[in-house]
Amino acid sequence: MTSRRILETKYRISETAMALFLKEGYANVTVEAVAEASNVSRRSVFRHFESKDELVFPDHTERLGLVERCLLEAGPDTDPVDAVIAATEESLRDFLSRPELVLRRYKLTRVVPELRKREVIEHERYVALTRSFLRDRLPPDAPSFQSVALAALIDAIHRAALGNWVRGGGTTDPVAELAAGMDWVRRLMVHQSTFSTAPLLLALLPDTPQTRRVLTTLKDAAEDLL
Amino acid sequence: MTSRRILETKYRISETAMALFLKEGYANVTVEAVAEASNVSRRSVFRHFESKDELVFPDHTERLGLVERCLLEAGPDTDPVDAVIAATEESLRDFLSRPELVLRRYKLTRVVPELRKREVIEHERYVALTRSFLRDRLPPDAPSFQSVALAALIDAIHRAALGNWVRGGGTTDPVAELAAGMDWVRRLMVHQSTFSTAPLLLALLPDTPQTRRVLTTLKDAAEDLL
DNA sequence: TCTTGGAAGGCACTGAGTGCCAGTCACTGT
DNA sequence: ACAGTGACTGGCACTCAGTGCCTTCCAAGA
Repeated sequence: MTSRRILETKYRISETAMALFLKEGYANVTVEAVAEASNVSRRSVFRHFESKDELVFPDHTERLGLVERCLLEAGPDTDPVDAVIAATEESLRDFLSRPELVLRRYKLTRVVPELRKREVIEHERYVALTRSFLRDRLPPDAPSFQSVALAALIDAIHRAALGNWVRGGGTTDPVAELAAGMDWVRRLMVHQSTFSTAPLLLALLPDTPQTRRVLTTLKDAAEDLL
Repeated sequence: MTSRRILETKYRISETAMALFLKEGYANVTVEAVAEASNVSRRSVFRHFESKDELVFPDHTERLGLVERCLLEAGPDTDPVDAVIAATEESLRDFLSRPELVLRRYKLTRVVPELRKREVIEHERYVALTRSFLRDRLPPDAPSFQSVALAALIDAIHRAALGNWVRGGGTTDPVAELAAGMDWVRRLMVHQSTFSTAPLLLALLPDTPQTRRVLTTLKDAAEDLL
């Protein structure tokens, strides 16, 4: 039940903090200074943010909640991978709803190792969420590492799309990029499930090295099936 | 040119630190206490370790160097994915060469959030390494996110294999698990390259006796071709 | 034995993060 | 209008991680 008023001051503090960090350098700005510049007491800064580095990620817990809600409201009959993909798209859109924040943050994380670390941690929280969701929902006959692998894969593509956008200064279309990546993932998954369950996949190919590689795989798969 | 003697004291400090952390709890043990218990000055602890949490990961920079060397000595004609897989296996083996350390560390990371965060960061360093290697070596016509995705995927499987081993108290065979996972990855990659390059005709068939007859024929044919 | 360079000790300092208590402000029912 | 209640804020003091600087020690070589 965090009120609008509180969220506003939180973002206000974050903004002045980032401005200071960009101007003076992260290490050279004390929390004290941030507090003064925001007309708040030092103690209150630590009420809104757990640590100094969190000042740069005011939006993350919110977004984590968003993703969680997305996953929860996915009915038991929807494909779990699709659910995760949908949640990831939602997350990306949420990122893009604050373009200034994301772009300024990038200028900081690129230079300050401590903040880059923090960013990695934030992503890990998100990955952990989708991972446990997949572990619960994926068919039990799937390979044990599939949930882990999928979660990592999807997050990596999410990060790449967002990263390209941010590195390009906002010129690319990250949503389209994400969609393309997710398509790629879906195809990968279809193939692996094809090989592991009943319906069969056949290919008519020219005689090239690639074909021979495929053929070898196919032969092995056929051996397994028969 | 770190001498053997220095490394020995480093591991000695780390061991006493972990023992203390396990007994008293991470937050309740000051670096001062670690220093005293190791017969070293507080200042010297910070000469061997950059921070308190690094006390639990004395082996990581070493291993990072190991992986880097593995990747560097991969000739330009070896398949980059194979090179990364080999380096990952090497890394896993290196982990397993200190089973006590890994198992005790797990007891800590499971309970202390700060240490789990640190572990995530360590993995990220490793992922960054393989990611940039793949970016350099992968064919330029591959999808842009492929290096990112592959690096994440391989690391996730690495973590899963090691995690299962550690959670099972050392009863599983993580090397075999990793190999199985890497096989899976290799198959995924073969498929995706098939779809992106070679021309082909696809058929989706039900699992019937006829299909199986076709499959048998195909298998035999493949055997003849190879 | 003397010297010299690298490692360790010791000390003082900054600054992040926390616990505690008192003040303040908004919101409620009367 | 007013007292009360509860949540937020300010201010203070404290702990402890991490760093800079100087001194001391030790080991290897001339």
